[in-house]
Amino acid sequence: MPELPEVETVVRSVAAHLAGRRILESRFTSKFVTPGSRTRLAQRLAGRRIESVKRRGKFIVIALDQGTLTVHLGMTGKLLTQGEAGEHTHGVFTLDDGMLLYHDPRQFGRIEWSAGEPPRVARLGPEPLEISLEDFRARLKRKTRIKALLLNQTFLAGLGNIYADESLFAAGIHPLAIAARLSPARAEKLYQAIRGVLTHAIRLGGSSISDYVNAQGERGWFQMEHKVYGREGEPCATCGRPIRKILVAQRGTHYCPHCQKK
DNA sequence: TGGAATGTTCGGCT
DNA sequence: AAGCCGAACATTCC
Repeated sequence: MPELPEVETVVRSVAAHLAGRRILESRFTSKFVTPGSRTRLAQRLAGRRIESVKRRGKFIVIALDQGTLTVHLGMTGKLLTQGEAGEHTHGVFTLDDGMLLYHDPRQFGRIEWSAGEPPRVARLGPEPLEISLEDFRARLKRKTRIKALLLNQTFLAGLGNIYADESLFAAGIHPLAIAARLSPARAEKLYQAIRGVLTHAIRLGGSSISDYVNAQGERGWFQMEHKVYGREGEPCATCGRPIRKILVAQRGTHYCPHCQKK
């Protein structure tokens, strides 16, 4: 479910509910979602006060009065402030007012506590909506395919398969184009395309392509605006020719062969 | 039945 | 060193 716009939507929908709350008790049931000792994690969280909830890349960063709780939704993770625990619920937090559930069928997500800055967050590249054009251009100087670079979280933090494809389409850039060979003008076009796509997606509450929902269980609507993702064989919105799907960096990659040039 | 799915990490190869 | 590829993680859906 979760790339930058979806995680941003979750954070916005959950922040007010969680800020100032105290964690009375928590329970974890997956050795994948919560690696290490789950009872020790629960002990660490017991009695902690939630100071703030923010997004960094695709991570949900929950600052506590002691340490930081970091949540990554992986592929199918959900954070819910209502509902009941089910077969795929791997985290249950009882708060002094309300509750919080972590639901994740594939268990690719992670819930981790750290004393200081979470190591995985420390490795992230800049935020796509905060980086300057100059820094963006400088970071493009890599001899790799642009699609692969956009998926690399140390390049920019938060783009995933949907928004990489949609941004490249909006910029008219072929996913196999070599990053370092993009002209300054095309680099700026990509920079603006990323900003535009992400901003628009956040405004629509993200993309609900299978079952993504925010913390209140509401769907997003940006999937209605997808121009290429999930549209293999459909006519391009610009030229009418069929959208093609190829494999790049082991990920399905959707693009218009006519509108997107190397 | 096999393959693919919004993600990340790691080992091995060139 | 940099970049690429395949595999691994676990489950559902078509």
